[in-house]
Amino acid sequence: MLYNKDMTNSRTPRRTQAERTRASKEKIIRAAMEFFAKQGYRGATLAEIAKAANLTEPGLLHHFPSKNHLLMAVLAERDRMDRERFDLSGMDDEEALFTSAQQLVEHNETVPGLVKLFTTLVAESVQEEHPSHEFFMRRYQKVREQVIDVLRDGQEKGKVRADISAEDLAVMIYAMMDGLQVQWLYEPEKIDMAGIFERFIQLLQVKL
Amino acid sequence: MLYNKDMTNSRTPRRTQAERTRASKEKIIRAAMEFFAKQGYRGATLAEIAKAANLTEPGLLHHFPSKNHLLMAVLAERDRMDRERFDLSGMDDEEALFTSAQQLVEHNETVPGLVKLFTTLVAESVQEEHPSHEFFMRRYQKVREQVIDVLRDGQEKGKVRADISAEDLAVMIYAMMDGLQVQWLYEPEKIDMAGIFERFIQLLQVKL
DNA sequence: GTCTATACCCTGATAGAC
DNA sequence: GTCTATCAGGGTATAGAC
Repeated sequence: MLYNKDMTNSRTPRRTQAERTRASKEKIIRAAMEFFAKQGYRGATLAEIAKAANLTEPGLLHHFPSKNHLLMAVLAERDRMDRERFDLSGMDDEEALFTSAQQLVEHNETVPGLVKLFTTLVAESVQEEHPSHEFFMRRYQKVREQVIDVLRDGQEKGKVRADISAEDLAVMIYAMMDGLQVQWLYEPEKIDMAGIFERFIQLLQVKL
Repeated sequence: MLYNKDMTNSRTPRRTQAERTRASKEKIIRAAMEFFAKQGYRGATLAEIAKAANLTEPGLLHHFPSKNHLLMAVLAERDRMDRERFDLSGMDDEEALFTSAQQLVEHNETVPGLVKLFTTLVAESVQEEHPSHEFFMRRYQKVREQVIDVLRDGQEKGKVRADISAEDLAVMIYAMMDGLQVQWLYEPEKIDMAGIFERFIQLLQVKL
């Protein structure tokens, strides 16, 4: 009897609860991404996010104590997904860099919701008081840093055009990505985001 | 007596009132631009805009019957200012085009508030339900149209690189402008927006 | 861990006096 | 043309039961 009780009340249920919590959190984050993308951070409401995750609002707030905490979790998740898809740290050479960047843009064309999330939040967060202002500022600094060295190597090897500094090239690459996303989000059928980005990338390389 | 009355109550006051109305409206629009820029359309409140224009909220709503009407007035004003500064319709050749674009970016560096207004509203309006969604979609269509013919002429004259279509070049130019603005808004001291844009524009031209 | 109930604030907008 | 007063609606967050 005592033995049985231990099995059911202590060991097994404890693991199930933990799993359920994790599953709930993931469901909430996915729902939050959707609504932050659709309406921005300010425009999205906890009630609709909770509902999409099959919860009530206080149910959601049990997992994330405030809307702000939820945003941070969403950004962390977005970062994790990005790293999976496009990790530039430890990138070998400029060829791998350009290929990866190109693949990222091609992938983005298949996930308009995530692109909208990023575009909306980045612009909203330009405001210094915005809860994710620091996050995005550091993010730009980080991703630019990651590519500068590779670009400079490429310039020294004569593969990347050297009439523009590696620092400025890094800014340009992300500026073009971001800018294309905006026009593409307005008219996905009309704007060939990946195609145009590819032509841009070719501009940065030295022709053989 | 009758004569005097006419002077004071009818003629003079009537003109003064009209002028006051116009002045009030302009004051409100300027205040609205400021707060839409700072916090986006959704984030800005009528109360704070009214206060900045030395009015109460109902006082503001007398001139613009809803927040939406106010947004439209702001967009119209922004368009008017843009046309003054950078009217590409009737642009002579690609050289004038590139010079004007360059001057626009240089000018933008002196008005971060307006750049923030544009960047914030454009991203917010990506959402199809947003009141200014149509406005910005049409705006991109229009400004791209304006430059395509000039770019094509430039290509035929051998001044503009012809390995990228004029349509795609138009998309690229505005994408680079928009994208640079974002990084510049995060770090105005670090990002040399006008300098980088100039180098980008040179990429599009055929070297002599 | 999730719910119901609710407190409390803010927002856009209206009514009506001056 | 501008105000005070006020409303209805919706927002985040908390209290407390289950």
